[in-house]
Amino acid sequence: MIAIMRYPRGHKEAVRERILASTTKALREHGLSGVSIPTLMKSAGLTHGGFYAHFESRDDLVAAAIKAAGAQTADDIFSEAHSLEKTLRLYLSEGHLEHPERGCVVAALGAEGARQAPSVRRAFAHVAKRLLGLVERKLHPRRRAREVSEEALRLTATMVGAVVLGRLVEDRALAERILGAARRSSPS
Amino acid sequence: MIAIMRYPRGHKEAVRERILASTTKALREHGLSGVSIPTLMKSAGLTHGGFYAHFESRDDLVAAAIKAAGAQTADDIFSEAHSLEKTLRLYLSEGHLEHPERGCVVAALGAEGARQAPSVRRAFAHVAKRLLGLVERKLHPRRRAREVSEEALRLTATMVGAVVLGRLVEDRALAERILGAARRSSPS
Amino acid sequence: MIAIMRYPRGHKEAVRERILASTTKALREHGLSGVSIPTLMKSAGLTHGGFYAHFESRDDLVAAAIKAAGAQTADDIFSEAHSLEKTLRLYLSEGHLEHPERGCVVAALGAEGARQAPSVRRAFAHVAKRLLGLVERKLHPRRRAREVSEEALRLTATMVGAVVLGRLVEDRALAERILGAARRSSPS
Amino acid sequence: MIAIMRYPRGHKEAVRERILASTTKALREHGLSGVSIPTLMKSAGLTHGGFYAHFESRDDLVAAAIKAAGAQTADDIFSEAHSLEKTLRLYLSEGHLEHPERGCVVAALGAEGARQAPSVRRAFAHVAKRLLGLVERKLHPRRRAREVSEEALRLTATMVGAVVLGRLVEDRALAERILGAARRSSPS
DNA sequence: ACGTGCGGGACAGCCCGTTTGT
DNA sequence: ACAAACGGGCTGTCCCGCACGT
Repeated sequence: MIAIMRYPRGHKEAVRERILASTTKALREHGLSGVSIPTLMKSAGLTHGGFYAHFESRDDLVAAAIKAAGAQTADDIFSEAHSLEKTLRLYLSEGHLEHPERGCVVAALGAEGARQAPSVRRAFAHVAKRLLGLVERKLHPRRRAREVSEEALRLTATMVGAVVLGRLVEDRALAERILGAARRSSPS
Repeated sequence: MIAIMRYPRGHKEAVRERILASTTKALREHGLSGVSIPTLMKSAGLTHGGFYAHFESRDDLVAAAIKAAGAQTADDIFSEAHSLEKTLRLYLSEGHLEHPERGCVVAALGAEGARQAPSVRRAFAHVAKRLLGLVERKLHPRRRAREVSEEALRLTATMVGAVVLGRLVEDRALAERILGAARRSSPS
Repeated sequence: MIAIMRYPRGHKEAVRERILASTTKALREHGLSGVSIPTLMKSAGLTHGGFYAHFESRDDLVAAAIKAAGAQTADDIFSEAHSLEKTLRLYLSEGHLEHPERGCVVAALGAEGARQAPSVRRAFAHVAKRLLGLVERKLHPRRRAREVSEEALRLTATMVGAVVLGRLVEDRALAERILGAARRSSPS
Repeated sequence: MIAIMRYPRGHKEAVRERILASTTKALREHGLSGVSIPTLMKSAGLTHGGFYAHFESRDDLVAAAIKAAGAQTADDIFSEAHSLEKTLRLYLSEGHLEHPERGCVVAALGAEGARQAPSVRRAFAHVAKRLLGLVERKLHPRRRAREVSEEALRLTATMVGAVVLGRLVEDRALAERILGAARRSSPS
């Protein structure tokens, strides 16, 4: 039934990555409690029986997936190659609103994150701090301060809040206005 | 239709309110999927069997609880009696961070809201819009515009985002700095 | 698909008995490790979800089923109405050999019983002692000794052993000769 | 065919025997379903991966182990050197009751045997018949009848039944009385 | 020959949402 | 209004059998 491709090399890694990739998307799309191990494994082309060969527990996977999603967002939206304007345009876009599965994990799951097991919480905290740091770098590329500037803190909050609100209002025009307002909030 | 009333008049309504009150708190504290009917009914002093005498379904209750929580927040934090400054101080306070069960439902559940059944989504959208309207009223008490101003949109996004981020970072000092940055973002 | 007959009265008892009845048979037919909760519940017309409303654990069910099977055998084969000869004819018959699911639980599961959890072991010990007592009563209807007579102990051992061996030899003629030898071992 | 022998000649056979030896004991101690390939291999100082180099399947191993256990019992308890009395004393002893792992496989697993796959069933039948033959030889050393005598059939049944019952009753004194009764049942 | 890895399947125990009947 | 009870799902665990690499 399933393509016979047992384990071509010692490539546990490949399978682990496949599960992780499914999870990073599913998590942002369906929420932390909307993903189950059976579902996840199925979408990776496996059954749930083998899961514990790859991860210690559900939380272990979730924590890894949160970090992976954060890294992906860092690359996609906050890439060093992008200007601040471009980053804002990407983050505060309708595409981001409509495709949480490829977007920022803080905006997608933020509120839920604070209620998870410690290991998952730590992953979220890590990603959130990284996000703040990336915004800081865009705002002040030169500065090497130990602390994130107030401007960066505020801008990040606005970005996250705009996406959360935009997804909530069920009103395309209003959502677009919220994004627009946030885009124009940069001090620059 | 007219059955024998074995319980005092208004009893049903009283019970309904008690369930609703439990739910508005539990929901913000434990999340949309962290709340079960058995738990809720128990904390209202009942068994879970009787639930369907009061609500059509779990979603029906959740939708009602979201709206009730929104109304409560409107009264507590966005009361007409409060100045904009006081509202900001209340919303962007450590107390709010640490007590989601008494705080803003959008900040507590925002991301999850967008993934719920239509009836629940609508409740969230309603609350979110109301929140925007309340901020607008604080910013421009006189104005009677049909649309919420860009300033209100942005300020609301910042407020919501600040609370989401603040709860996530697991770092009290940083959280406080995020709140502070948001507090000082008002155009006033 | 399944006959809708949800829970006609408040009769939890009826369902419990149905599960128990399935189990007493399945246990003797497939062994202690050959019965699973899903299988059992299915054969009682239910799904595994409701199981724990009726029994505390698998062992709880198994222990109850052992006792029930013992009681059934006591009634069917060791009935007060039967003479010793009739009891021997019934116990040491080909029918008993071929239908473990309706036969003596000690002969069907004996060896396994000694390896189970304490609660299950106790049930087995109870049934085994009862079996010894019943044989004693058949042998010495008048006697009211506190201890089972040596004759009864030996006869019971022979009966149990004959059925165990008879089921094992895979040779109908030999099995019948074993049963016959045991039948003629009564001291009477 | 002629491969490089990296292991000493006869190594494979030695390992096979080691696995078999572990299994004959574990099987009688924990039952047919209480023994897993990983456990077995571990107790033979190996990991489960190499198992299929030595046996075709679990059932293949189990069948071989049953036969080996039977042969061992034949040597230990039914040795030609022992008198009938000695054999009875050994078989019907507390030591046998308490150490199934070194005792008769029919008494230890009998009931389970009849429910196994054909190859395992055959092994059990073989051992059971051999056991009957050995008892016959003890009873009638001279006789060369084609069939096992009724006395032997009955005595064997009594012996097996006594051990099964003795292990089940959870009452040391009673168990000893059952064994004693069986010991004194010899026609001699 | 042997170890490591890994996939599919099953199970126990648990919890939840909903319905039926009282 | 309430309580029992049922169906379904999930997590963590184990096991068997096989495919690799050594």
